[in-house]
Amino acid sequence: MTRDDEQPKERKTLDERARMTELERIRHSAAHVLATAILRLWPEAQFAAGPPVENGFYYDVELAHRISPDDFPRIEEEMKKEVKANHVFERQIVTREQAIKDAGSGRLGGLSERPDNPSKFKLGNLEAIPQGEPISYYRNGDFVDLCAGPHVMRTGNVSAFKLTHVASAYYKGDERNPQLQRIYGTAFKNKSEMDAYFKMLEEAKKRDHRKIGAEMGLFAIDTEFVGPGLPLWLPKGTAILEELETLAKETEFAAGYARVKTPHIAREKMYQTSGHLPYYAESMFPAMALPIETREKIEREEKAKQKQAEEEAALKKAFSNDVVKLIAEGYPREQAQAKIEQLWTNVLKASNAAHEALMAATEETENYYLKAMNCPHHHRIFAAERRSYRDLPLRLAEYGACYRYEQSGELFGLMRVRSLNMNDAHIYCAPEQFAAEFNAVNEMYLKYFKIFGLEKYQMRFSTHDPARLGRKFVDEPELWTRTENMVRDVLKNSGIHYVEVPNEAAFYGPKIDVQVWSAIGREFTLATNQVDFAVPKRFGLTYRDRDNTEKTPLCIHRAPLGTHERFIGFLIEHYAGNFPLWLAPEQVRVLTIGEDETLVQYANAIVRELRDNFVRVEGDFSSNKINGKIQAAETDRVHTMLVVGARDMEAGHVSVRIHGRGNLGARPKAGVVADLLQAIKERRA
RNA sequence: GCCACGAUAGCUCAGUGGUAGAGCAAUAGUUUUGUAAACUAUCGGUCGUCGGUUCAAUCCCGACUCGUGGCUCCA
Repeated sequence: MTRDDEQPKERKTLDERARMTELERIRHSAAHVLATAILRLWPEAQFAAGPPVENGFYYDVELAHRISPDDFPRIEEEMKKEVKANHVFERQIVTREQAIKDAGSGRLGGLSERPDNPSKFKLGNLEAIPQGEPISYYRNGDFVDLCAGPHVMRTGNVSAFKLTHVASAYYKGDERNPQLQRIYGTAFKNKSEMDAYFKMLEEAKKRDHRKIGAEMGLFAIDTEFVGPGLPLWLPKGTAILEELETLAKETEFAAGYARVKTPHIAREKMYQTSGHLPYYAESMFPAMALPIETREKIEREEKAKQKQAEEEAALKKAFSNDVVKLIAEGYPREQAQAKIEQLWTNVLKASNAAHEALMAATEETENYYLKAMNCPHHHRIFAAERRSYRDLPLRLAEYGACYRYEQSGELFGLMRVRSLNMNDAHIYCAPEQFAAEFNAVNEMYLKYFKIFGLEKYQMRFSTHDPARLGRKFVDEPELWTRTENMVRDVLKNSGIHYVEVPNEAAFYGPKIDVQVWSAIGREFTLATNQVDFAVPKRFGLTYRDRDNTEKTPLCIHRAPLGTHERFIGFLIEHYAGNFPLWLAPEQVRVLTIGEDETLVQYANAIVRELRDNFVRVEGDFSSNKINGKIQAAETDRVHTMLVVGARDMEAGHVSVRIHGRGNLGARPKAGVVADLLQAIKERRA
């Protein structure tokens, strides 16, 4: 996930700054007010950058005192004073020499001059300003900051603000730079908008997939025995997971995909060839060193054994020759014995050396890796048979389990994990087939979004940066340009809304990430669609074309449902755990009013009928009061509750109650069952 | 990995320098029910782990583990 507004890779141009919205100006101004307040409390503080961000603003500060949320009230108190003073945000243009001088005297990002405490980060920021661009200060009261603006008119315009949290960040986002304290806050036009925001956050918190996942028994993360980032799918979560797989399998079957299945590990050669080891090694689990078991190794061992045998024979021969010689030379018995013992010791030494050499040959190991992606395995499936242009496009699909060694601090519920099941497929096609294939993939995305009622999404088209060819991106400038143009054309022609982001491509080609927004307002990359013009070539993948020559196919990597982990995490928040019938872990629960034997039989028959039709149904025939049973079913988020009492049984009815929608009244049993089956089949929302 | 904060029963949480409590859940009874919680009893914890301070540590200090919010990264 990238948020360009938070960590600008390149400086915003003055033009872009001028387009800042009113809310962004308020937030940016709030950052200056925050800096002013911090300086009142800690005059030695040094500031780096303080931009507006998606939900507020921050300012990076270097300060020996560790600011904690406990400090927020007094900082906010100082901020209020500054707001009340209603200072004008005054813009001033200065020369570079003047700015350097003011940074040196500690004036920038300060309330006054601080000769012993130069504004070192401001000096760094100053260097980033291109020659010829005007250098401006903004002043509010005593606080003067190097800043391109823009701001609101007066500090009094920053009326509704609140500090939210503190984090650490590296200066300019580079881990070689010093760590700063990043103080986050938010600001709004007025108090009521801010209250609405915090209310929304509160609501969002209730939808947190980790909380709902635990409540509903969908998944568990057993850090003690299994490990962090390695979720266990409990039966109810697995039910959702399998519904999604069924959906994918049906959709992909209809779209002409072929399903494959591949192992979870592969030899080092695989990832050397794919290029993942050089580019991606730190995201992979460390290698497993296994003894070499190949034919070459067996041959090598045979040779070593033979050599040892030969050496032993030679030693024996030399030894017996020596002994014969001793006898011939007529050594006295005592001398001969000592001499023979010495010769024998030499033989043993030589023999041991040969044996050790043999052992060393047998102990050679090679590295295997847990797969972090399925592509190389699929490439080898492509290579497993001779391919003709008639076989293309070849679409290989798999729900593949991958393992990525994400940094511990990155792990986050189901959203960032170390074991993941990808809705993966690779489409091998000829260049002239590319547009149609790529477009079909995009269409599939849209189809899925409709099923899940996802309305807010955005396609991010990530391209390469020519300056980083050969390092971040494979060094194939022409192929980059060509494939990027192809993708851009498809996007333009299909009319899909997209944004283009330079320098974010995969190392082997341009990609489209599909960003979706959860109800919590979190943005996630759910799905990805990548073009690969490099790796098929590295694997030597070819097909025989019409002109009877071997050609390398293009490869499209696509994962419309991303991973089970992230997608289900997202769906939990999207539906707040209230899944539609087809996805609900417990689709139906039959509740009896009382535990009369004939009634239980009637209820049990309904359970059996539904179960025979693959409906996930349970029965609650306990002696608890019906209100209590309903309460339990509602808190379990059972989609449909079928209440049966004596009245219903006599009429051949069931009383239908839908989670969140209440009692729908008694209806004929047969009709209700038929409706349920139909709704599940249609994956009705 | 880095910064900050946190960890008490299965869950939600209270609490104290003198080795712990509530509600829900679970279990066993009682109850025989009409659309969001019937009643009673019982069970349940080395207060994250390891070390230090102390006569005494769940509480104070330190390290570690894990989690949470961020940073870098990413599906």
